[in-house]
Amino acid sequence: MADGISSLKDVARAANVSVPTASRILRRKGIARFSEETCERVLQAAARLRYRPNMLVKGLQTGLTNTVGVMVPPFDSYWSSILYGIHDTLISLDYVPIVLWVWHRDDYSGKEPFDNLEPVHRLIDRRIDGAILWPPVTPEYYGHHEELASRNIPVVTIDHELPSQYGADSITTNEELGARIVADHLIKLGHRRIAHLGDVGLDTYSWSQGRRKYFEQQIAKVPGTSCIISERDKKVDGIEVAKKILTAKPRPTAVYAANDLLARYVYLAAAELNLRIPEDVSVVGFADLDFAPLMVPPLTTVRQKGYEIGCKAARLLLSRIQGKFVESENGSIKMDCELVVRGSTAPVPRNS
Amino acid sequence: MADGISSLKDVARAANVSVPTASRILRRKGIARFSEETCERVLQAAARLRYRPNMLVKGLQTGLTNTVGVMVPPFDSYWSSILYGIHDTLISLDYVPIVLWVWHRDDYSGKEPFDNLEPVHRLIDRRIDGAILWPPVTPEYYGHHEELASRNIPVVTIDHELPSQYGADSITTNEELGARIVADHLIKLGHRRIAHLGDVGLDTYSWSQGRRKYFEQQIAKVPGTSCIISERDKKVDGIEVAKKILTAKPRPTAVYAANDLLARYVYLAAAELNLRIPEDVSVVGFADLDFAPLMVPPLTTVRQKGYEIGCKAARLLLSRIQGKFVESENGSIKMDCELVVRGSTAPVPRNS
DNA sequence: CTGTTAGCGCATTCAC
DNA sequence: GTGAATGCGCTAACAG
Repeated sequence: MADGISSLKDVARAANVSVPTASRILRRKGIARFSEETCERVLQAAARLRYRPNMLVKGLQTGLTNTVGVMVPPFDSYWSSILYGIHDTLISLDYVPIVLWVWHRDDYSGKEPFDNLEPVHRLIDRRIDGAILWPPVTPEYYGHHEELASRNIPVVTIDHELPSQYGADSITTNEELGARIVADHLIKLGHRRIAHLGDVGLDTYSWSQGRRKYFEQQIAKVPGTSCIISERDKKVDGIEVAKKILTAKPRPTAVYAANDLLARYVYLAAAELNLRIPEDVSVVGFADLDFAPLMVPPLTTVRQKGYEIGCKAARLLLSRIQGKFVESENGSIKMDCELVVRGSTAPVPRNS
Repeated sequence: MADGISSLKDVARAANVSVPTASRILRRKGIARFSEETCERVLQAAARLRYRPNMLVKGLQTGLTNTVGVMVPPFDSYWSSILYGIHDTLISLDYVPIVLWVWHRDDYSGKEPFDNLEPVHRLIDRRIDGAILWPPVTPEYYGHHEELASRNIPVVTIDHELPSQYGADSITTNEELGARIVADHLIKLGHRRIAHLGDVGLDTYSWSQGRRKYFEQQIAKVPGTSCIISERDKKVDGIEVAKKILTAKPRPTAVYAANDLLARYVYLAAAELNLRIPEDVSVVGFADLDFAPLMVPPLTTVRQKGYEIGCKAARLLLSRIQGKFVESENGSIKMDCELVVRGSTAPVPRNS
């Protein structure tokens, strides 16, 4: 009325029935037991008044709002597709997401306090049925998970497995596979001195750790092959680190960057040093972000299945919510990934 | 309790007061009139039980949910920044967005029925306080706006002005300004035969219309200058249209593409035709999407202020919601934009 | 076949 | 200073 949405009461009145009757007919619950004519009256009244159910009330009563909280980092095309996957799956099952972008102002460097529970509270106050989280991995952040877990709100994390005490499901890219296909590719091309450029704070991002660890393992398998590990420092520009790698003596013949953004730093450093890619150094990235094919030369990289990850995350969450698997053991899905070979990798030059 | 969130009743009981008392103290309303000690008890109980207010109830009672619906097209970096702007502004004012991505599976070609009201209903059923919409412009779509307008839900549209009957506010890029700066730039470089490549279905997107119309006007002001208009056809690949432009006799010396994606088609067509950019043709885009600086050569384009647009859209909406300007006239904000000159434009070659 | 009663969690009167 | 009563819009349990 006041706000332009007629209530069930209005419908009932217009159809000359009681409120519960209207309710039951509109939700076709036990509808069989009503007279044709009554049903008609109610249905028509509802249509005429353009009745819409109030999900707030439904939430109040059933404790379920068909709403899911999503906390993600800033966009890159990987996270965009994850969001699409989440969105589509939720929508198809009659849920909606409330997406909160956390810390997109800074470079995740911790300027915003990690223990700020305000975003989770926003979601909890709206009684979300569950949450999909990108968990910054520093322990201080675990307050968020405490908060959700202690309220029995199901959680699925993407790209990080939480300690089991939080009882969250997770979905991550199969980093071991990724490491293997990159290593195989480079080894096959003849590379033996390979550098790995990791992301800022190896302890901060678990995927960064995994990416490096598994890669080292793979490389270690091949005799005569060495793996130089560097990581982008919080304070130092990525390009500086990349330059350090490329000026090492002897220079590595290939650089595997833990993600496409880091690969870009390698490109920039190479340009400054007058090194050609891939003639002088091969470069491999990770993620296959949208700009990867546009780089010059186009970047060889590992494609993560963002959309599918999003879909699975949502499906996982909803089956938790709907109690489809109440088993206490939490699920942990690994998605596969694939190498996209483009122009930034080539056989090792002879004189190296 | 059952779902892990204690209610006000729990707090009241724990603090040995009545529910209304707890309510008032926690919302510090008329708090002055309570004894220090009672306040303490309530506050402590709330903290201990980790009480969180139930916004569903608040919504039920006040009619306001502090939730805003957002319907946007698929991501590109322009829309990403718009979303950021919306998000940040909403958050800072204690609202949250429910973002629905419409039609991102296809190329807006109308495969999904335009009259599908299901997404709006999802939002309405959750009693959003207002909505920010990217309005596909075909008239069939106006059902969405009917639906919202007739329920007195404030609406702000981005990049399109709705017929005034819908009473929506809008915020768009100042297309006239954009056209002027592009025209000025090209004219100054000596270009006289300039092609404009518009987006599919000139009638479908109002910004596309504006972009073309204003550009023609600007060009018309300079004697001896001609403007060739093309548009990407729904059925034809963009690259084909671009090729047609570049093989026209006499060939235009510059192409102004209505957005950066179209500019990419021009690049591809030029490559196929062995034309160099900018030596043989200059190219200008629109939007300054994230890949524009990465193109080879980097694209000269018009930067739209996505983030600011998002912020203003949200602020506009919230002031409507909060009744800050009840005047019936609807607001229409135009954002300015600026030319980013990069490597894809150059003075006209002599022999042209 | 349909209406009455109660209650979800809370805020807003109004009383004591 | 504080508690009891009422109602938001709706559903579920119980009466007829």
